[in-house]
Amino acid sequence: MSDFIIYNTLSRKKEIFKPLNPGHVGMYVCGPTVYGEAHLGHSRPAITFDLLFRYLNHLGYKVRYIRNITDVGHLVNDADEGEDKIARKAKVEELEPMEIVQRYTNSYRWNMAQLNVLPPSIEPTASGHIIEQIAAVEKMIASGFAYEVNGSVYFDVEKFASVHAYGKLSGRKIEDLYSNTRDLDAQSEKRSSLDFAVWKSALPEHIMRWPSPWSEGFPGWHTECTAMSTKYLGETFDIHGGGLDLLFPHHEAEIAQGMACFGHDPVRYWMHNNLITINGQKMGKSLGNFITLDELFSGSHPLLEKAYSPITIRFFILQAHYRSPLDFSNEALQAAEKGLERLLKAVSLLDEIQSSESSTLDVSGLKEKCYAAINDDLNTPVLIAHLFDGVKMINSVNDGKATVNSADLELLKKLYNDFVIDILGFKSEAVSGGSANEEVLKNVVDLLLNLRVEAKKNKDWATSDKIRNSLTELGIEVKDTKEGFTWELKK
RNA sequence: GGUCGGUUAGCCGAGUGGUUAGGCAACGGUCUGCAAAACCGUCUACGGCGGUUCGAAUCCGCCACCGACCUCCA
Repeated sequence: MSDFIIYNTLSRKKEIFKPLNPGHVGMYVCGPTVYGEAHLGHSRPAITFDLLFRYLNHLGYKVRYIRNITDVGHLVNDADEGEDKIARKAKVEELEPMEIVQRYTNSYRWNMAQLNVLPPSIEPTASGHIIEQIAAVEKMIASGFAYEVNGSVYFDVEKFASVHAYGKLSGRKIEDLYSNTRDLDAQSEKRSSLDFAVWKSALPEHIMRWPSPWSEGFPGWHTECTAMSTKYLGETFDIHGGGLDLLFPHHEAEIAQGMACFGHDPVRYWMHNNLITINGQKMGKSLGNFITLDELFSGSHPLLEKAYSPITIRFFILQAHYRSPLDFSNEALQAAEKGLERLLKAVSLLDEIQSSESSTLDVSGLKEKCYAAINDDLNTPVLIAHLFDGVKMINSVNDGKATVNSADLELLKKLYNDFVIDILGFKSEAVSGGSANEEVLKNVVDLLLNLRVEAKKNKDWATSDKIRNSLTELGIEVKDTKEGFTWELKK
């Protein structure tokens, strides 16, 4: 099989993936700040790196996948009087900050489960790793790259840049950063506008605070990822992922902190997913143009023509390459919905078609193409295109226009199970197990449709059409087949 | 302003220096009492202008437009 190749943002090249420790992979992905409902934008990194996680597992690696929950230390802006996002939300909703954290963590996890995103191996919270973050800050001070002022500790970017390459991930030059940064606040304690806080002293009104050697306060945002990633994955680990918007300053800061703490780069492969746009513009909380996942799944947003199932969203996202921008539109979503349906229908057909003596299909060729596509930096659009070629194969066997022998049929079944179900995750295991109500509904609809079959036998088209049309109005789509009928709930 | 990326048929979205990506829609057909659904088939595009080349949508240059980052953001 071909090598697994991934694009490394650090080198701006596609590189063959080789883990640090053979057979094992450590990966860390920046998770959400839990101060609001997850929106469509959040689903992209989650799904992208879920795909990577699933594929690495499929390849036989033992993967430790860390995705954090940011529940503290994320300032609303970088001014010194910056307020914590969680604390602000808590104030607005008159809740204990940890109630906010718990509420949105729960809803994030639920949304992820709906999208068939597997839970990571470890999901650490920033508030649960204050001790580790303090230790990291101490290391930065000890190595001379951080300094304390009035109980707060800042990373000394200028000093760091004089020894190491600051900006190598984002392609920034320190002099450009200076000329492009707005003027320093007169009363700022920072030595330079480029410095970032690794520990902040809390003002009296701050609720979220912890003791530290410098002050009662809270850690800076960038620090949590350094502390938690290296705690669970070691001082050097394989893959770090996240949204493109985190590249600077967040990930750049992580590299600097890692260098300051350990003297070497913490990450071997940096991976960044592109953003989801809406009307060509980034979908973001600060822009207020986002659609939450709950809204998407229920159709309750003015921009939505209908509800879209979580797996449709997943398919929509994976039909584009993760490094390309993806624009939201009802048209595109509905196209995805239809396409997915066609793919899944073919997958279930696989259990029904019969094998023959000989095969007219090139199944192993198809398999090779599928692996070549995903091995090429997770090229899911090409992978899905190949899977659709296979759909045509499956349908022609079903139509009797092609044949497949039993070995090829088994291969085909394994291929589709591996890719469609296990790797791409297009079939949720959490499909309803059939509640009592659903059982009753099924029986009632079947009863009506059997009556319709009788009416059709008697050429009583009026009754037959009345049953069909009434069911359609109720949201039940009736499909006639040679053998009788099938139906499904269209909601 | 700086840095980076993009501009592909009605829509979404891959990709390679020369051979049809794929999906959706549309159109034609099969099926059907009629439909719907399903299936099959058709639909040859790459921002503009130059250049390199036997040949460029694919490489180079210029221009236009769009976006991201440069402040929190997935």
